[in-house]
Amino acid sequence: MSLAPKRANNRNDALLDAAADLFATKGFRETTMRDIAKAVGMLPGSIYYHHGSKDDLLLAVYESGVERFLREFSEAQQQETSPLERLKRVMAMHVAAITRDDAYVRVLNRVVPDQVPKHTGSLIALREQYEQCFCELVDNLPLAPWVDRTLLRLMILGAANHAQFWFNPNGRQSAEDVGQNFARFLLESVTQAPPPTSRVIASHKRHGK
Amino acid sequence: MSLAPKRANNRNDALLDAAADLFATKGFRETTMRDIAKAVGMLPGSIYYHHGSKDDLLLAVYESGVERFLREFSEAQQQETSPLERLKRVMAMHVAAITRDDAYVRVLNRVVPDQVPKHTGSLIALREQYEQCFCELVDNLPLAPWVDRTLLRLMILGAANHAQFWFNPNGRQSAEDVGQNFARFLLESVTQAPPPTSRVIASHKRHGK
Amino acid sequence: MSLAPKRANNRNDALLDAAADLFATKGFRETTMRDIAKAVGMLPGSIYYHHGSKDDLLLAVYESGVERFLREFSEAQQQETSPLERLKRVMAMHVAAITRDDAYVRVLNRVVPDQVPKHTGSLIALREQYEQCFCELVDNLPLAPWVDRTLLRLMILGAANHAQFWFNPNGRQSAEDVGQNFARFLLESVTQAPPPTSRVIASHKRHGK
Amino acid sequence: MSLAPKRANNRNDALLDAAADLFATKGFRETTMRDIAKAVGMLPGSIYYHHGSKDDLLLAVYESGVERFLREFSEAQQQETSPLERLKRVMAMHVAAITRDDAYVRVLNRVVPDQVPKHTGSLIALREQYEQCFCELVDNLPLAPWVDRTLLRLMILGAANHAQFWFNPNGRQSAEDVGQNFARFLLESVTQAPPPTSRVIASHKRHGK
DNA sequence: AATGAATGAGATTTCATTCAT
DNA sequence: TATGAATGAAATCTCATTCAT
Repeated sequence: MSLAPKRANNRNDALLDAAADLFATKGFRETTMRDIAKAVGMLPGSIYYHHGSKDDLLLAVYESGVERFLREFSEAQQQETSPLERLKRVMAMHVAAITRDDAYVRVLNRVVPDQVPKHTGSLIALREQYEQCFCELVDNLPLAPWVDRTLLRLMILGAANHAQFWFNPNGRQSAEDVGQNFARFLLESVTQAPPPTSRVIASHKRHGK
Repeated sequence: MSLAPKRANNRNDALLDAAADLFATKGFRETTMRDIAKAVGMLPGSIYYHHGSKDDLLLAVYESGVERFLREFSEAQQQETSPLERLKRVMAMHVAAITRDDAYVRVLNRVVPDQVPKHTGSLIALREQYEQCFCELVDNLPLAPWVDRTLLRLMILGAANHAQFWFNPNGRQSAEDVGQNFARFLLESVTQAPPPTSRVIASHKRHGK
Repeated sequence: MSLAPKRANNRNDALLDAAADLFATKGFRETTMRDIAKAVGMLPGSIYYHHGSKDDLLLAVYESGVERFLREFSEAQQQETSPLERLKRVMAMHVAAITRDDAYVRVLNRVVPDQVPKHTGSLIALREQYEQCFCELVDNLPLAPWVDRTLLRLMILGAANHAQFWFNPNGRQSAEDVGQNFARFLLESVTQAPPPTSRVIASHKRHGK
Repeated sequence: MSLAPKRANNRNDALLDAAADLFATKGFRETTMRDIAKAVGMLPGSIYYHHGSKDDLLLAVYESGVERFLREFSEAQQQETSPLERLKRVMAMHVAAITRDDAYVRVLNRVVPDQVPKHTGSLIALREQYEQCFCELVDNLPLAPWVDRTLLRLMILGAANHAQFWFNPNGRQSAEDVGQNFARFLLESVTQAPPPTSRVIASHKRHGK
């Protein structure tokens, strides 16, 4: 029931895949309709049968990207019950998603909404949907009272998104490792074991693992 | 008598300022030579008296941006002697630099080297110079043995750079506050006051403030 | 039924014709893409659908020119069996080709390879193909032993090519006449049918030297 | 009396030299005012103190080129009294002049008058002056009655001018040799000892050798 | 669904030339 | 005499888009 109709237009899927890949890798302005057409084996004019404009094409990719991210996000979240563990899991997923060869999510962080005049508003709204996930996540964290939760959320996002610029899939750490470490840096403090007892949480942590 | 004659070419300075501003705000590809020319009150062709190409112009801005950043960085670093305090100070400076209306530094994080084919190599080298600063800084930090310093450095960079996308200079916190907080999140752990004594560092901290 | 569909792209032929004509008549640098576009009733940008750059366009014209010349050359050569007669026929053809309103061959002598940086090498190679024809032709000539065949070949080429600058199709002699005469000048000697003893001078010369 | 005033403006001489060299070597349209200025160590604007425009500059070079050629031509001519020897001498001089590193004469054959709209007429007139020399020369030649003197003149010019494209100063023959040979090809006939009677001239030839 | 051929607006760049100093 | 700075017109080229087929 759900498969047949969707698979009718699998040229369109290939088109979106190619566009996502190029937008994520080279950038929006740097990718031409010709590039996309060539990647999928069509002529530039043919793209317009599927999508009204380059901006529309990006919007479609963006929507798909957010949708995928949201799905992964909620999956990740459901795997853990402790808020702290949830953060780790989500950050691991986030870095993984952003550095994966699946390009849809990468586009979200590579293409800035105001590069796409026709849809700036929609794109911002989509991004917000995407960032919104983290609000809840951070709000449920048992944090010290001095912590500004908004700022923490932004720090988490920034750290994870930045991975797109340096992460090497063949490096010594997996994307999951990176995400987990980022979470630990925040939750356990990176400074050298100060007064002994203070490490309780951290040691807990490690046992859990 | 010795300064004035040299400043016959302060149109070039204005040119660089305008270019930096537009590149940082709209992006490299999104900014046309016409835009820059109009902003500085020249004709597009006139720009080429000063810079051989759009790519060259960007390179000049980038170089200037790195130079400025390096200068501010070393100033910030010299203000503190404790490595921990240094980190705070530097992060505060970093967020401030990136969100300031001085556009040169912002360009460093807005324009990706491979958007500028002619100078990709040089730009990457410049970025490395810029990122290198943080190596030393992080290396001198007294960290728990489990901490991967490279990862920490990348997290710091990502968090600070990301501020360019959301920081509001009229918001309730200054850029300095943001930077300081980011540093604290890492150094003190954000989790809820666990075993009481562990907060020693933090209270120390607050006194310092 | 089988020809028509193929000739959907005869705009490209028209394009090449117009380019050849303008390049041959005005010169390469003196001809703008606008000129060509106007001559063929397109917009300048449209040319780029068919040819990637002005240099590419010239290369296409050049290739076609050499091809045409080679075809005519071999036809001319096959019409005669005596090497001497062959030279006459070929020179007649050569002058005719160069002064004809078919511009492709004219381009070969009007556009100097290093005016076209992108294809200098290819153009030189093409010219060589064109000049090579004459090697064989001259090599098969029964010449006096003192004659430097390379020099003779270059003289023939120079004489014929130069016709492009002065030949008037409405003048009293046809291009064929001109070519035939050029050949006779070389083969029969232009000096007055002279009293045998007249050759004294020549031998003098050689003594003098 | 004639030197001092002339040497006042030797910057101008350098300017003309540089322009002649570049025009002859790269071509008129291919040479920019910047190129010329750089070659002579001025800024582009400074050229306009000496010459009103690029076209004017070319005209000056052209005039100088014709003047030089005429001078050499008449010197060459005066060295011989026999018309036939004169032709040899002049052709030797011609090839030498055209392939020499003194660029003024080369410009005459590299730059086509209608590349210089402002002075097309003057340039044609100058060229005619230059070509006129050869009229007289050829008219005084004792030629067989079947020979079209105009055509012969044009052949001579074409052959000599073409040398600019292939002559190699380090090759096995000097420019003088080349010119002499060209003249001999015409005056002595290049064919091998042909059929007895009609070839009287030619057979003589071979005796001479 | 797709293509081939073009369009048209606008981008970067080039370059002869000008002009106050 | 010469220069530094700019101009302005025009050149080449790019690219999203259109449209008849």
